[in-house]
This record gives sequence, structure tokens and C-alpha cells, in this order.
Amino acid sequence: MTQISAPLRPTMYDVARRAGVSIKTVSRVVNGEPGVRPDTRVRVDAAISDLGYLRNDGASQLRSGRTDTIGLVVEDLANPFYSALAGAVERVARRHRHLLLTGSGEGIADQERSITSAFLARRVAGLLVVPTASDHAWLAQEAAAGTPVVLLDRPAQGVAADTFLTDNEGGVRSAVEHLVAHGHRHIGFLSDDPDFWTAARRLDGFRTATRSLGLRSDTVAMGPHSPDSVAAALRAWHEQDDPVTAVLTGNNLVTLAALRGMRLAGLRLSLVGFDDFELADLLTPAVTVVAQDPASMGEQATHLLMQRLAGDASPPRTVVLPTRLVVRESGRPTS
Amino acid sequence: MTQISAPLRPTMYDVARRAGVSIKTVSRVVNGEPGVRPDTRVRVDAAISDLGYLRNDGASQLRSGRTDTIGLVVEDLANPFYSALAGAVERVARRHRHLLLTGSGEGIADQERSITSAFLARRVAGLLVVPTASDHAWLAQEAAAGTPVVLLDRPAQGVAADTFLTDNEGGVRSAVEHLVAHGHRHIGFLSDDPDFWTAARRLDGFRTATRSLGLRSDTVAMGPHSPDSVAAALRAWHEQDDPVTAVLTGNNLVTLAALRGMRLAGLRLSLVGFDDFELADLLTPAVTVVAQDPASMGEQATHLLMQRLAGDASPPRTVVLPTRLVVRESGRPTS
DNA sequence: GTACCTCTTGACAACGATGTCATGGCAGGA
DNA sequence: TCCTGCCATGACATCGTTGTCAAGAGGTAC
Repeated sequence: MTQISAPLRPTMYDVARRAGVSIKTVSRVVNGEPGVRPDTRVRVDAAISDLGYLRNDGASQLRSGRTDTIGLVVEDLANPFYSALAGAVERVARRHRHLLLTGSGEGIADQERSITSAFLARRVAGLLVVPTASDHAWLAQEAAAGTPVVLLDRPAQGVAADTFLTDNEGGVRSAVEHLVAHGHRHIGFLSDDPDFWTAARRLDGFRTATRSLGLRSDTVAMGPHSPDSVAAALRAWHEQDDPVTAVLTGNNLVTLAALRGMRLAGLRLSLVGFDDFELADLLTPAVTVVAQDPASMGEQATHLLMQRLAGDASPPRTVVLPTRLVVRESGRPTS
Repeated sequence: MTQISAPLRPTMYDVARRAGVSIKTVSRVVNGEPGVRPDTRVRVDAAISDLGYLRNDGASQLRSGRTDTIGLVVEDLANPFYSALAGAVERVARRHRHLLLTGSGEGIADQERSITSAFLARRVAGLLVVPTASDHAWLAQEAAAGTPVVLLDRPAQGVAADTFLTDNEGGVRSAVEHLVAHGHRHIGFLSDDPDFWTAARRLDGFRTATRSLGLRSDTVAMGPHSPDSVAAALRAWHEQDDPVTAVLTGNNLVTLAALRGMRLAGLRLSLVGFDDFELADLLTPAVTVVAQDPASMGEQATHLLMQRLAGDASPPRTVVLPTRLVVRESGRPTS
């Protein structure tokens, strides 16, 4: 595609001529450097204002070797989890005078890599990545070359980098305990494809928690799920001698499918969903959830990235963020 | 803040030396230019691969005057409307080989301007802005200087730019007609502060529609709203001789406040909400809404921006996107 | 053989800023 | 008065790439 080139704009040369100083003095004023007489600074500021001068960051970055830009690669910017995360990243970046490049990898390894390479060609100072399920040895090379990398929500294979995770197992355990405390003795687990790292972790958490409480741990239906598939699973579980009385779902999309599936199946089971969503309190019954905090993840991860940029060379760390059980109504028995 | 400078990376000079060609030939290969013998191209590609060379886009941009970057300024990236919009913008940008810088203005004029200036210092090829309610004459100067500007969701004062809006009035009219078709003759309108452009347009739409149908047009409570303020308004409206039987809300946050306010007031009024939200179909009763399509707005706006970048110099246009009435249950009478 | 054209390649200047270092002027102290 | 140090300023090379144009080699037509 042919693109019209950037518009002609005044340069430091124009400002310098107007103010009667050198280009270097203009640079000192623009960058707030000390060592300029106040009257000179006033004169230069006036010229900048008159001309509508705006520094060319590209030239600055080329000479200085610094971009003050970070890159964020998520799965889908429109997804509530990732948009909350991105919003927080952008806020912290802005506070540190950095701009944010964002891209959606859509779970496609090639696309993730293409976006990341494009960011690196821009010489981003650091990367925040929600990794796809693929080998990330190529990312290790970038990290080794000096570009700090922070992984979000999932670990990556082949690269030792700072990683921020949610306590999936702990969250699931608290949900199971909640249901048990409400009298449930047979709980079903609905989740996504276990090839997804978070789905596998939550499944593990379910099995460990139920076993440790002496309950059945094998009433499991892994996805992908639709309302229809959920309805079928619920009907099958309900017809057993020892019927399932409560369901735990592995993420908020599956929670939605479960809510719709229960309507389809004409069944009213107790429910706890993994991850919160906006209207959980308005549903009937109001849905009890294990809440993550994507904004906190985004903030902390970006804060650590800034520390890396400031010279922190300590070993890569993995931070597991707690979940929170938000008790509403849906965990109680329905009959 | 002190930032470690960008890591040392191989340059075209290194590739050229390894492949035994000139820098210009390396540039031709990297940029896919014709006029390089196939065997030469193979040799250069091998050297690029061996060295892990990645073009320095900053240098390229400085020399060529092109950045292949666009800037998007929304109110809050974590808000569902804006995240869907941003997701669509990023997709279209990617398709056109452009990267996306995003920033959240948070409705603060100074912040919006600061972010926009930072993008311009990066010499973004174009801007997509959800404008705050302030004078945008400064943006007009940028547009005049050649940076295409597309406004989203609201118009801006002081600048003639391409603008994408939702048919607020038409959406409100269809909601009023829907409620009337279900027998309602006294409808209340709940919305935000009318200083917000969209709130004012929707209020106008409500008044025009109710008047044209011979109904009362003055049963209005403008916000900002909380569940408590909504509960108070609903109680007052319900106690009249000619009680309000249905409510139209001006945006999805107010819809949520209305749902919670109805529970607080112990009232069950019919409801149509302006703008859709994820679980509207799962509420009891399922909520009828006037749906916008932020993703379509983002796509079309970015597509037009790309056309501007490609040389389209036709006059600025305003595109009004239709709304869609999503009929569920909440518009029916409750008794 | 000569002239012209095409293909391929490379030399070098330019982009707009910042980093580095030299220079001049002025003030203070001996 | 002379010397030294500090402040302010400016000249110029550098960053890594792309745009521009020149040159050489080979092929074809007259």
C-alpha cells in the first residue's frame, strides 16, 4: 500500500534560526536539560510555540537508542479479562512516560510471533506477552539480547522470564470447599480444552480438592463448550443414582454456557464460576464466583517491567496472584 | 527515570559484510525490492538468519518519513464499548501492516491532549479519537498539517474531521415505539448528565418520539445515577396518578443502575436499555436493548483512515451507524 | 564495431535529533 | 593584573536506514 509521507513539520533547525541559537540549545530546552540561561530558554520556548514545533521522536530515538515504548500482546483486546489487563498496563506505562503498542495474537502462534517481531523492529524497551501454547525459545533469544519480557496469565515454554499467574488451584479449592460447606457431595466440573494451560491447572485443582475431601473427582466434562453440550452433560449427571447437585465452571465463558445450558436442560443446579463478570450479582440466583484481578496483574507486571528497564537484574520470578471467592447466592442448594 | 539503552543488535552493515554485498543491497532484500539476483538474495537472507538481524524501524522511519503506526485515544480501554472498538481497530490496522498505539484519556481534556501530542511526536500516520467535551481547535491544526483524524462516538468542536456516530435518536425512537406497541402510555427516561453529548442526543430522541406519539415527554431523570437515585426516581414515578409503567435507560451503566434500583424499590417495570451487554439474555426478565456495534464502528473508521492515508482527499464526512433493537422480554408489561 | 538498453549493484548524502567535546566570556581569588 | 574554574553555548559527528543517481557488464540491433 502506498502511503502519503508524513507531513512537513518545523524542525529544530527552524526553531534555532527563529530564536537565534544553535540546534543543540533548542535540544536542551526541548528536553528540559539544565545549563540554559533563563532568558535564552524563554526565547526558545516562544519560537517553539510560534512554529508549533513538536520533537521528532524517531530521530531522538535513533540517536539516543531509547524508545520509551513497551509492547503488549494479548489474545483478544475485546475480551473483558484482557481489556482490563490492557487498561491497567496502559495506565502504569503512562505514569512512567512510556507509550503502549498493543496487538492481539488470537491464540495463533504465528500471529503472536509476527506481532512481537514487529514490536522488536520498533525497538520496544520491553514486552508483556500472554503466550500462546507454543515453543518460545525465540523469545528467550530476545530476552538474552536485553529486551525484558514479562509473561502474563500463563507460563511459556523455552524461556525463563518473569511470569504473573493466577492461583488457579487455590481458587478452585475455595470453590469446592464453599460448595461442600453448603452440603454438596457430588460436584461436576465444566471447563475448556485441557490443552489450555489454565484449563488444565483448574482441572488439577478440582481433582486434588475433591479427592482430599473424599469426594468423587471424575465428574468432569472438558470443552470447548456450548449451551447445548452443557445441557447434555448436566442431564447425564442429573440422571445418575448419585446425582450431581452442584457445578463448578472453569472460566467465565463456560459459566455463561452453563447458565444457558441449565435453562435448556430445565435444571437448577448450584453453581460457582471461575472468574467474575459484570452482572453476576443481577442474575437469579446471583452467581458466586472465584474472582481474578486482571487489572492488578497488569499493574504489577508493568511495574516489574519498569524495574527491569531501570536495571534490576535479579533472577526471573514467578508471581502467583490470589483469587477471591465472591459469595453470592448460586452456591446454595436449590431444593 | 534512567533507562538502560536498547541492546546492541546487528545492523545492515554486519549483514552486508557477512554476505559480501553493499548495505543498499541488504536494504533491497529486507524490503522485498525487485532488482536483486536470486542467488544474491539467498546469500543475504542466510546472513540475516545467521545474525538474527531485525531492521531498525526507527532509522527506516526517519529516512523514509513513514511510520506505519496509528494512534487510538479512547476514554477507558477497560470499558466494554471501547475495548470492542479498540479490538476492531487493531485488527484492521494489522491487516494494513500498521501498528497501534493506544491511550486512555479518561474524559480528562488535558490528558487526552497530552496523549495525542505524544502520538504526534511519534509521527503517527493518523489518529482515531473519542473526543472529550472540550475545544479541539488544536486538533484542527494537526489535521490541516496533514495528519488524518477520525472522531469516534461523538463529534468534536473546532475541528472538521471524519466522524463516526451512532444513530442515538433513531435508537431511542425504536425503543419508545416498542414500549408503546406493548401498551405502555407513560414512559420514564433515565440517563446520564446531559452535558455528555450522547446523553443529550438520547434525551432529545426521547422527547421527540414521545411528543410525536402524543405521550408525556417530561418524565425524565438525568444522572449521574446510582441504584439508590434510580430507586427514588422510580418510586416517585410509580406513585403518580398516571404511573410510569416502563423505563428507557440512556446507556448500559444506567441500565445496570436501573436493574439494581428496581430491586431496591421492589418494583417491576418494563425496561428497554440503550446499548447491549453480555448477559442481557440471562437476566429475568431478559433485557430488551437498543444495540450499538462498536466493533463495526472501529472497523469502518479505521478503513476510512487507511483511505485517507492512501490519498483520499474528499471532504470530511459524518457517518451515522444504525442501532438494532434486540427484543427480549423486559419490554412487555409486568402485570 | 558502435550505440543503446536493461539489469544489477554500490557509493554516498540525507533524514532530525542527541552525544561529545571544544571554546569563549565572566567572576572570583591570589 | 593574571590565573583558574564555571557556566553557557555551539560545531560537528553519529545513529541505521532509504533515496538518488552513477557505473559496469552483458545483450541486441544496425
